[in-house]
Amino acid sequence: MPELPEVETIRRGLEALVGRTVTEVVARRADQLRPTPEALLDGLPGRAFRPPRRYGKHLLLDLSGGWTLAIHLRMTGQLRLHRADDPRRSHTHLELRLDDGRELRWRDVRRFGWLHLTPTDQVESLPSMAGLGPDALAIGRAEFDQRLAAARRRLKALLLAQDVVCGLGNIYADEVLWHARLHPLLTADRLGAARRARLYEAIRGVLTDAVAARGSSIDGEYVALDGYAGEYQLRHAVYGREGLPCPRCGAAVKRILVGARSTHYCPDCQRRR
DNA sequence: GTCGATGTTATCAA
DNA sequence: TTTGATAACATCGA
Repeated sequence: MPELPEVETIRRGLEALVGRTVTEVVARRADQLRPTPEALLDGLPGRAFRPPRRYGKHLLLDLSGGWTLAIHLRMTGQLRLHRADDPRRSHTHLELRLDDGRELRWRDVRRFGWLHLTPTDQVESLPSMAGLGPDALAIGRAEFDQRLAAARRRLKALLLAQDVVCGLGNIYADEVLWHARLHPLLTADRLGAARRARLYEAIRGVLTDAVAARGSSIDGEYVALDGYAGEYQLRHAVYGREGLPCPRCGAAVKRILVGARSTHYCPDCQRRR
């Protein structure tokens, strides 16, 4: 569930750690630590946080000495900042003690996420970074058009794949297509200039608004670094709203499967033609 | 107790 | 080239 707006919200929270040093690392489970658990246990203590970066859904925590802790939260990964004596929740797999008495804790119920310590100049070569397209909030109109014209995929699949633009997941792909008034099964290379423009602007608009709202929290899964929920879920037009009225025209929101992913859209506003 | 579904993505087959 | 099936894992609800 953490997509670009949620990861960006966490990144902004992590800016408060700039200058703090890791004093101790406790690994409760080892299977998400890359390249090896020992690399993190040995390599993190003594390093200080520099300004954190984000690329798509990847969080890049640059550290002193030319190292970077790259993190992907996948489905249920969580980063929270705690006082050292706060009770530890279940599924907390890694704790970074800091020199101000606080702790950065990694939780991940389903354990699909990972943390990878790598030299900063090799971040781009990480397996999951190598094939990514430009970040969805950084790509320019001209390059977006180019990439769209070269893609024969259906729009929903295209927005979910991270190789054209990266950062969107199932929630924001559906919301973006609703704002752009485009049917999820439309083929990318068949869009004219007007519809490409609508899609580009919808991506920027939805993601910018969602970042401002500090992301979407559903079933309490995603929370920010401080534990607070986001608020953008209150403004979802179609995601999770099957059968409810479209906020624009009142028609009942439909839910279909596109490549095994649930897809929500308005059958009236988002015409296929 | 069982089945199916859940925000992500890598991999393999068609 | 693109899609679909499958798998990684745990939890929840029907």
